Amino acid sequence: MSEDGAAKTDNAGRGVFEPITPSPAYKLVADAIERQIVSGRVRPGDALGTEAELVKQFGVNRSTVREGIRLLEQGGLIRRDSNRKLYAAVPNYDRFADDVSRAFVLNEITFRELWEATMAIEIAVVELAAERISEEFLGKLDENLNKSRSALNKPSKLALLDIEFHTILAKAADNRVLQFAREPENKLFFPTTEMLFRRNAQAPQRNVSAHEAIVDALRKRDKVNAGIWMRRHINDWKKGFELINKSIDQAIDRTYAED
Amino acid sequence: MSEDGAAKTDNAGRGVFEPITPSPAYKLVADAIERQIVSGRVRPGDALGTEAELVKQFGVNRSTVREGIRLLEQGGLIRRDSNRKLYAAVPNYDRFADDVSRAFVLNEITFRELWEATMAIEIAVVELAAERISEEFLGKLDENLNKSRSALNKPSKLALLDIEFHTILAKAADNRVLQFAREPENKLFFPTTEMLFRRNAQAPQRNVSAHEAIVDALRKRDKVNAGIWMRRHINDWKKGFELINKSIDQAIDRTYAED
DNA sequence: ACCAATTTGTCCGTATGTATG
DNA sequence: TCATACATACGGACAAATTGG
Repeated sequence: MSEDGAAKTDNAGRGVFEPITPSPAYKLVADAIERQIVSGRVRPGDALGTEAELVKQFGVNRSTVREGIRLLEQGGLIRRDSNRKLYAAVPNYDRFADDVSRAFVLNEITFRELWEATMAIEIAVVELAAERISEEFLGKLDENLNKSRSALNKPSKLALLDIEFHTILAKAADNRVLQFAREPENKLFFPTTEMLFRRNAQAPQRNVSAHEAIVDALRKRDKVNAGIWMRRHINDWKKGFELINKSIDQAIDRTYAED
Repeated sequence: MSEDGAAKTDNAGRGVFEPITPSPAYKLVADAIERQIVSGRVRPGDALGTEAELVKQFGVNRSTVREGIRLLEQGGLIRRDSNRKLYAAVPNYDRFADDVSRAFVLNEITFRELWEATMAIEIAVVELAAERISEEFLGKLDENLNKSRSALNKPSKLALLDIEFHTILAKAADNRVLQFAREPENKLFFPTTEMLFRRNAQAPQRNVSAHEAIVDALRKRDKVNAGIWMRRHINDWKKGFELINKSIDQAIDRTYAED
């Protein structure tokens, strides 16, 4: 909360000069390339020239160019196809899902925080899906239900199918912002859901039954009941959690951060 | 959609060997450091040794170490204090907000997608806030209201205060997952909100009135009315948008990606 | 299928500016 | 003040992989 750095040359206070903040050359290189891509002057898919060419254009050493490239590489603005040439790229938003999830864990987010967000997001997703789901996605949900019914006694597989179910739903809702917002659920709920299936004999059947009721409501375009069942479904998760564990206010296990 | 690369040495099909995917040394360096931090063997704040030391430990060249460091630098797992030594760090989740917002814009997310997500998130936020808001945050909201009332004819300032209002609310709700999920609203709605205030004479007053009603409900711990007013408030934004613009299904302006 | 040019990955040595004690 | 340590940046070099005949 406190910002108390840079007290050394800051005393002049008023004046006509902007505070000067020197950036290392490799960062300037990265920023320059980034601007070209974000502004659209370099289109995604365009080859970005070889390192030697960039060296000539920027007038810096190749090592410096390479360090700049590494900065962008991590952010997804640069792609390498076959380990070779560099291409400009538009970062896919869910490339950040892993990083965000990991940051959540390292910042000791609680199950409660994740669960509350899940409740809001999943209900919104299912209500939107009720408005606009296509036959194609209804078919995918049916298929998921079939597989789930055959996996009632396979906790790990069923937990994966649970993730798949909600992922299909989010796609059917046709909203990429919500799709991204729910990514941490996928990454962080899984191990707990699996354990929950393993320890609570009724949990698998309840899970599949809720999914069935949701699909049923979606097929009827019944937004209200879809929402009601989703709420029950998410509530069930919490109840199951409290049944086998101490408190939902504990932080998510740090081991979940290790992929 | 088609995956047809790597047909050269792939013909063996079945076998006991894992497909081998060579990683460059600089990436191995980054991964190694990352694992130490994520696993907790290196604690946040710990100095990470000098480049020379890392060179000795990894047995690679200085340039290689530096490239690896750049990869981590962008992800926030590494911090440099005064331009000097490297420290391990826990990435703050909202350091990714800018990247995600930019990715949304570059992927041509529509206002509808953002708005639908906002509706879900803000209602959840205000309902949680109604349960647990402290006097301190109520005071901050009051202060925000006062400033807003004096800024009714300053569109830019009022738009900033609108962001502040919702940010305070999210903090009062005490849920960091929702707090992060709503970050793109801050980044991406602002220019449009400002324009909306500028072009629609009634919009500023409607905005502040809704905020007042929300604070009033929060003070009474009235979850239902807080939710109702928030819904109206978010709906108002869409109505205002449609009043001055063509369609909410258009992509968010690319220029918003340029900070 | 082979060859030559290009390009990346990696390494070495060195110079410079700056922060620390 | 001065010496040391360290990050930044540069130039040159070579091997391996890729590309394009």
